[in-house]
Amino acid sequence: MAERDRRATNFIRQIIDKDLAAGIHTNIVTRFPPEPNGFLHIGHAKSICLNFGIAQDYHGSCNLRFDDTNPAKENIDYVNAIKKDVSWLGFTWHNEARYSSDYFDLLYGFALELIEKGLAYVDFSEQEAVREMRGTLKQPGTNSPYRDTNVAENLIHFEKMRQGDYKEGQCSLRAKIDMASNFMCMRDPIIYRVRFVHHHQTGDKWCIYPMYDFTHCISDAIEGITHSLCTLEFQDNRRLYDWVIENISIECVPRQYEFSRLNLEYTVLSKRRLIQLVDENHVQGWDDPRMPTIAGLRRRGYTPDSIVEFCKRIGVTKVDNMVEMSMLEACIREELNDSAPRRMAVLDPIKIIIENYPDDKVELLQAPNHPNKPEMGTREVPFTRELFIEAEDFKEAANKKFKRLVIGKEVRLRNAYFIKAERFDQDAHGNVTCVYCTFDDSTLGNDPQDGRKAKGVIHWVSATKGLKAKVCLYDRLFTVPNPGAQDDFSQSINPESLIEKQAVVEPALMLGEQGQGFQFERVGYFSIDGSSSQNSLVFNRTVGLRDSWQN
RNA sequence: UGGGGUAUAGCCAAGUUGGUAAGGCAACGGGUUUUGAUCCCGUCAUUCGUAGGUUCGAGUCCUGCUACCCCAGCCA
Repeated sequence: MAERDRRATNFIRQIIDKDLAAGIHTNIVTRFPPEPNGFLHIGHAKSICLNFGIAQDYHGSCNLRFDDTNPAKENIDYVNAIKKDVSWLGFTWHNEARYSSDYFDLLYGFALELIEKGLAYVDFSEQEAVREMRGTLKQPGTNSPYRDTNVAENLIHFEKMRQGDYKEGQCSLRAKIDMASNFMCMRDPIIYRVRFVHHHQTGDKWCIYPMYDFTHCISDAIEGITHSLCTLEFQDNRRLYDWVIENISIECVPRQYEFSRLNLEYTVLSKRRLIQLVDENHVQGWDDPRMPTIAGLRRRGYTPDSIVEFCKRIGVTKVDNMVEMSMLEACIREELNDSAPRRMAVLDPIKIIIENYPDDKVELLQAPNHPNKPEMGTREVPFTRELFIEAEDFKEAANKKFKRLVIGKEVRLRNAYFIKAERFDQDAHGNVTCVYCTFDDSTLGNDPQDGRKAKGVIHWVSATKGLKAKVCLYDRLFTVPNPGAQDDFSQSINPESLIEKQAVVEPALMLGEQGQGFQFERVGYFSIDGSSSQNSLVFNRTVGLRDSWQN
């Protein structure tokens, strides 16, 4: 526990520690505020672990709040998917899920307050004009001709906006701040726009919708959020966040702190690009096992714990970062190495015939489910005269670094006997079609008395008792470490990100639930796909075994 | 001289009254092994973007410089 706490430390927790010590707060309240316009991804997991993790460790609470101020892009399916993913990761939000739209009435009231204070005005400038008047990064903007409209008139116009008397784009409500500010977001930001769009929560009640900068800070204040954590690109927006809170009548003063978003090598983590991958059918959906989404990782065979562990390991800072895939992979390997039952599966089968083994005999061998954990028990593996082994596990001849089957040499069949390769058949293309072997019946469960050593250990499946299965081998979705930096990232999609194998697996694999993880010995970790059934088994490779063998 | 941020190993990241560079991932040696896995043992920053300064002593303080990221949606 002590070690966990030390690992979890980061600059935000240190700020919280100080706030607590100074008596600024006695109870910590955070929130996770996704926009329901897409599925959650591993980058969101970082934010989820941060916000919910703080709530847990400080005995505070964390709200789930859908930031649903742009109904044109959002929908209820995403709301449901997000709830499912947060829950699956193992987190529980405080009370019911919230929506920014829950506060539309209050928000409207605060907008009125701003107008009454002379701090907001209805601007009828065209969108293009608004942009021109905003100035540039190095030049100040100019005031809108509508900036000095009196309060009474603004009140009338805003009311008409709400009633639907103005068209989309005809006008907007702007905060009156400073057109010369170095912070672009302070140059009279638009806080309400007209949108005749149906909203998944509020239906057709509204035709004006508040903007993020106006909504988020007030929502935080309403909910009593103490520490509002977001990503680095909102650093400038903090000035507006604070301005709004200072200029409306509200008690709570939440503080915003920014941390750097996660970047993962060989994938993309921006909502826009993930939507593109789905819409353009580069993947089969949001839960495609190649996707860095929570749903995709789940289907790939990642567990909640492994994702949470990953988030702990990467930490929270303000440094721009690019995390290696190996970091994520190490987390799931570590867990599955410990928990996954071992099985045997041959992905690229060639037949071997054990000539001195009886034709009709079937031996049910007991094989441990885990080599280092006898408490996990055993399962039966049928052994027969004809077996399949991995094509790459046989060579006619090889040097001694090749710890597999070679003509005239012996290997151990995992959990079974020593066999010796005698001769083989090949087809017209030179592909090995069958290897003829002999076995030593004294080698089950022990090495030969005469001290002979096997070249190595290979896995196998009975040719007559094994089951056919589809095995999906997933690789990185992109061929370059930072595809997001490319103009057209679809050009660098890895054509071999999915390879389907017609494999043969041991019968024990018939029993298993969807999502369950196994280690196929010497091959990798696999989980049962959602589409799998007893009649047609489908496995997804979660991650390969660590492989230090150099060819 | 727009503003806001960030620089510690290949990657992530500790380092907080200045006291002599944690840990993880990766990599590389060696041992164990009926998985080329796991496990075990060992190696991996004389140096903290850079140039100066203060100090007995600087990753931590001061000054200059450099590099990279973010900001000109009626997106979030």
